[in-house]
Order: sequence, then structure tokens, then C-alpha cells
Amino acid sequence: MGQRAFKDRLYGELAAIGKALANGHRLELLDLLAQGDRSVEDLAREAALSVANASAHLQVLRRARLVDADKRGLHVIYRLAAPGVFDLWRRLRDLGGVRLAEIERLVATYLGDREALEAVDKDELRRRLGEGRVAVVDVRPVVEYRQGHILGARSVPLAELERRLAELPRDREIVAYCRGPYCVFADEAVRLLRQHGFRARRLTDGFPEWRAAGYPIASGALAS
Amino acid sequence: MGQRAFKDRLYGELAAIGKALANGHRLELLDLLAQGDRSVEDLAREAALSVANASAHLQVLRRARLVDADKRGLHVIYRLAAPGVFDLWRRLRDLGGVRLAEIERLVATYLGDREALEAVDKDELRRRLGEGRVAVVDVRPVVEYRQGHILGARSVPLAELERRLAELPRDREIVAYCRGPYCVFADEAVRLLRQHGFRARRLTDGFPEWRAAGYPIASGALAS
DNA sequence: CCCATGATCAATTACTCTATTGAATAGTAT
DNA sequence: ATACTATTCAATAGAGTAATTGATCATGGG
Repeated sequence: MGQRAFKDRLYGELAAIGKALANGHRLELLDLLAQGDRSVEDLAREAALSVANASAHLQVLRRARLVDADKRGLHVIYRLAAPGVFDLWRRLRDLGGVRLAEIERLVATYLGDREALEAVDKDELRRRLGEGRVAVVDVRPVVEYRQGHILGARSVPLAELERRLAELPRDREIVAYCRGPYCVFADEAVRLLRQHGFRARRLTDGFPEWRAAGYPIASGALAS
Repeated sequence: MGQRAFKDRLYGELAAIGKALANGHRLELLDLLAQGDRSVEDLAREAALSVANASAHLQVLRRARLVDADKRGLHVIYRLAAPGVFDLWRRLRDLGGVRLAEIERLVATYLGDREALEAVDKDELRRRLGEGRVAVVDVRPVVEYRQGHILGARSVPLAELERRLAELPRDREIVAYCRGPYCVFADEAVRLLRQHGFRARRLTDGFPEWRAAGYPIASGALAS
């Protein structure tokens, strides 16, 4: 094998990973899996795909070794194959956010004025958490909270937020977080909370970024 | 626009970056550009592509905002659009190296026993550079050396190495480096040097990784 | 001003995948 | 047995891909 053949094959093999990243549904599946391990039908529902189609996309990701799966009972539970997979996805996402004008336009159109939400970044949140001056609310679905959440956060899924307002403090600022910078849950939570007179802001990042930063997390239990 | 439409479009736009990464030639072009800015014909020659084809691939990368270009005289000089692009490529490459069995096999077949080369990692090299106990040789083409190299490294392109052996010290260990972990230049340089009685090892990484680590670099001048 | 040069473009060829659906199948728990 | 989940298969419809060739367009030197 000549040097050229070696290079062609090497880069060609690496392009298999690129191919796995070359479809929006697959990126959404990676984003979901960054929140925690999930079954196929669960993922299919969240991503609005048929089970057969979701399964096919997951096979593509699996062949590229970006995800792995285990059979647990009737369900096949998928997970990111390594922490580095989230880092890869995050870098792609962040490059897109910074450099693709189309995304900026899209976010401005759909998410409206995010400036008003006065996002807190994770370093600031961590500092203020230590001082006990802030209440943190995880507005993702409970299943994601259970698999991992910011230490000290309370689970109040967006869908339940309105009828559980009484649980939340009015004497402290509330910081809501969700899946990541493009996730809409926290935005909507903050708007709802403010309408009801709470002081609320959103976390810039989501849980996966918090975990990747090595900041304190917890899992399993259901409250605080 | 509903939430689903927003998600579909958001992930769809991000997939444009994935699509740009979904071809081996384009990954090779990114790898080359990580060494320094290059003209189209230069890139085409290095990657063994026709100029028209290289140009087309570069447009794909440009549309994904991974590279940018400026016209300088007759030439169009391409460059990585941001440092984050190298990070993205590196992460993809490293994931592939660790997780794709096919790549492991390929490297073992073509590069043979790399263990024997006793690679030095960049932290160790940096330590020993400070102590002056090691001579560093950049075996990439001169044009890449000129655009940036490890501070204190001497340029001896692999093609000229054999007839310039007299320039190299016999009383110190020599560390050769090139473009990155899958680049063959340094491997061949070390083998050649050892055949001629030098003490030589290769750097695990290449220049782009050294620079990304924030370690001392230089550019322009042609020696030392 | 003209011409050589470098890069892009347009048109063409020749495919190779691609995503998706619906039905069949395999595996598993009760 | 049977209800359930996931994968596989077959079929469809379509989109997109990479590459080549020759024309075209800028640019700078003579």
C-alpha cells in the first residue's frame, strides 16, 4: 500500500464519522442521548420519528461508534459511546452557532429576544450556588433529571411548572436550565415564572455542558 | 413556526457542517490547512486532486464556514475559518483513532510498529526543551515550517534529511515532528536517523496540536 | 494592452447513497 | 401463548455526490 492509498483510506474511514453527523435527525438523537440513556421508542417519540426510522439512524451512529446500545428487557437502551462524543457534537454545534448566519437568523426568529432573559453562565451559577442565594430548577422531563442533574436542582418539568408554582421560592432568584443553549424549555419557563412575579433567569448552557465542565452533579433521587 | 419545525431546521442547518466533514478529501484539506494557509493549487497537489476538484471541495468547506479564503495576487489563499475548526477536526480524528477498529488496523498495517519509535508527548518535549537537552527537527515541507513551528525547531524537510545529516547533533537526542499523529514524515525521519546512528524519537502530536496547547511557537525565520 | 496563470464555473457523466415507510421477523418478558 | 420492542427487509422515491472537461473570469507581468 502506497502512501497515497494509506492517506485515502485513513481519511476515508474518518469520513464515516462525518457521514454520521451529516443528518439533522441524527444530531438531534445525539443531543438527546447527551441528556441520558434512552430506549429507541423513547428517542423516536422525542425526535418525532417512526421507530423504524429512528432505529435505522441509530444504527448509522452505532456503526460510526458514536453510540452504543444494550438490551435491557424488552428495550434497547442507547447511550453515547464516550464522553468525547458529546464534546464533538458540542463543538460542531457551537461552531454552527457562531459561524452560520442561517442559525442566528433562525434562533432570532423562533426564540425571539433572548437578551431579556438575562442568561447566567455556568461559572456564575456555580459561584452563587455555593452561597445559597439562588434556587435552581431543572425543567427537562423527569426521566432526564433522574439520570443526572445539577447538584441541588429541583425537578419541575416545564409541562408541570404552571400548577407547581407554589413549590418555588419568591425570596430568591430562580435559575432554570434544560438541555442546552438551543433548548426552549428554559426560555419558556423563565417567561412563565416572570409572568407570575418570580425573579427568574435562564442558564446559558444545559446539563450536559455543566457535567462536561466537571461541576457537581447528582442523579437518581427526585427532589431537594 | 412550531417547535418541531424549529428543531428540524436547527438540526438541519447544523448537519450542513456534518456534510462538509463527510468526505475524506475534505478532511485531508482541513488537515493540511491546520498546518498553515495554502493556495488551491498547492492544496490540490498535496491532496492528489485536480485543481477543479480541490476547488469544488473547498467551496463545500467554505459554505459550511469551516474555511475562508482571500485572493492574494493570482492565488486564492485558503485558511481555517477559526481555531475551533481545528479543534473540531481533531476531536473527530481522535475519536476515530480510539474507536474505529478499521483505523487501528490500517495504522498497524501501514505504519508498522510505532512502539519502537518511542514517541515523546508534547508535555515531555516542552519540559526537556527548557532544559536544552534535546534538538527538535521539523520535517514538514519548508512552506509549512515558515508559517509556524515549535519555538527552537530546525527545519529539515524529510526529502532533504539524508543529505543534511551533518547539520544534526550527535550528542543530544533528536525529536522529529510533522503534521500530526497520522503523519508519516516523522516516523520515516526517525527510522532514517537511527539507521545513521542518531538517537531519535518522534513527537506524538504535530505542530497544530502544539500550537493549540498554547506552547511556544515561532514563524517566518528559517533556522536555529 | 495582451497574455500566461490560477481559480472558478457550467455542463455532463455516472452513479451511489439517502431517508422513509410498512410489513415481516426476532427476541423477551409475563 | 401473547403482547411488546426493536431490527430487518423490500420497495419507493428522490436527492445528492464526486469527478472530468472545457470555458470563463480575474489578475499581474511583460
